[in-house]
Amino acid sequence: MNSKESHSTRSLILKSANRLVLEEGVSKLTLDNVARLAGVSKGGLLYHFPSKKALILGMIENLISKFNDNVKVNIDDQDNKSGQFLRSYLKSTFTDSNLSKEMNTSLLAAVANNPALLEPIRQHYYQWQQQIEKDGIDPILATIIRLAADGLWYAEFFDLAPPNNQLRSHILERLLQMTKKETM
Amino acid sequence: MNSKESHSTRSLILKSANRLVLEEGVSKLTLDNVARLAGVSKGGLLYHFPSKKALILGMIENLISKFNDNVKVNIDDQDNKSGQFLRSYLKSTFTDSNLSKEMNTSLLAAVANNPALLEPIRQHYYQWQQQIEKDGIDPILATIIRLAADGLWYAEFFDLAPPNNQLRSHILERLLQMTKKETM
DNA sequence: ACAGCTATACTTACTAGACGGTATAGTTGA
DNA sequence: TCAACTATACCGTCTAGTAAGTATAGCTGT
Repeated sequence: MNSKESHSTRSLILKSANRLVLEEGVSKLTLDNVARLAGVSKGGLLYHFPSKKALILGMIENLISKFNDNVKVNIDDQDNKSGQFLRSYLKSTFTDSNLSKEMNTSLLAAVANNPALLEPIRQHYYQWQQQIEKDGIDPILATIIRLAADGLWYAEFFDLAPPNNQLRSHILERLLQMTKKETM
Repeated sequence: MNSKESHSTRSLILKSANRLVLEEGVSKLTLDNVARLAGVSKGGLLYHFPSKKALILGMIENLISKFNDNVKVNIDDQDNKSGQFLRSYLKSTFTDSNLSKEMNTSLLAAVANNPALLEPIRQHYYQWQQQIEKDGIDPILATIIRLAADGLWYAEFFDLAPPNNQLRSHILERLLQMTKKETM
C-alpha cells in the first residue's frame, strides 16, 4: 500500500503541477503552490522531487512517454501506406487536447525556469521529424503538415486566434487528405 | 536633445529586455537585469516603465506596431491577386527572423509573468486571421498556411527540430505556391 | 537679465514579501 | 524496528516596488 500510495502521490503532484500552469499561469508554479494543490506538504513534495528542476524534468518525462504511447496507439495497423506516421501524429495532436495542453504546460515550465530542461523534448522532436521526413511522402509537404499541426497547438494554447470548431475539423480533414494525395 | 535622449533610452530598455529573454531566458527578465544591460539604474528604468507589467506591455506594443508595419511594407502593390495578404504574412515571418524572435520574446515575457498581458497580441492576431480568411483563397487552406508559418516560429524559437535551411526555403516556396494554386 | 520655478531624466538606498531549499522531528505500515 | 514518507519551522537570496534626492535644461514674470 505504501509504495502504491507513493506512486499515486507522485503522479498527483505531477498532475497538480500541470493544472497550476494551465489554470494559473507558469508564474504560479512554485513548490508551495504545487504542494498545496496536491494536498501534500512542501517536505512531502521535496521527498518525491528533490528540487524544482527535478519536478519539471518529471513533468517532461511523463509527457514524452504519454505522447509516444499515444502516437503508437494511433498508428492504424491496417494502414501500411505512406504517410502513416504523419496521420498518427495528426490524430494525436488534434484529438487528445489534454495531451497537447500538457505538452505545452511542460514546455512552458521548462522555458520559464531553465531552458536547458527542454533538451529531452528536443531529442524526441528530432526523432519525430526524422520519421516524418521518411514517411513516404514528399518531405516538404510532410513538414508543412507537421508545422501546421504544431501551429495549431500554439494558437490554441495561447489563444491566439485559433480556428473555431468547424474550421478546425475541416483543417484536420484537409491535412489528412494531404498525407494521401502526393507520393514521392 | 533631452527628449531625444529620453526616447532613445526608452527603446534601449526595450531592446535590452528582448535581448535578455532571448539570450538568458525569460527567468532572467528582472528589473535589475534589464536596467544593468541597458546601462541605467533601476530607478531610471522605473521612470520610463513604472512597473514590470508596463515594461512587458511596452515590449508587446513595440512589437505589434513593427509587425504591422512589416506586413504593410511586404504587401506587393503590383500583386492585387487573391492570397496577397497571406503572401505578405509569409514573407514577414520567414524573412525577418529578428522580428519573429521578438514576437516570441514578448509573448514569452507576457506568458511567464502575467498571461492577461497577451490581450493586445490576441486582438491583433484575430484581425490577421480575419484578413487571412478573406484573402480570396479557400479559408481552410489559408488557415493551414498561416498555422504552418506559426508552427515554424514555434519550432525555431524553441529549437524543436526546426527544418534546416534548405528544407526551410523549400517550405517557403511551397507555401507561397499554395497561396496561388487554389481559388475560391 | 536673472532669480525663481517647473519638468524631465535620472540615481541611490531601502523594504516587504516570496521563493527555493534545508534541517529536523515525527508518523505509519509491514 | 526500520524504511518510507510527511509536516513544520526556518534561512538566505532574490525581486518588485518605494521613497527621496540630484542634475540640468528651459521657461517666465519682473
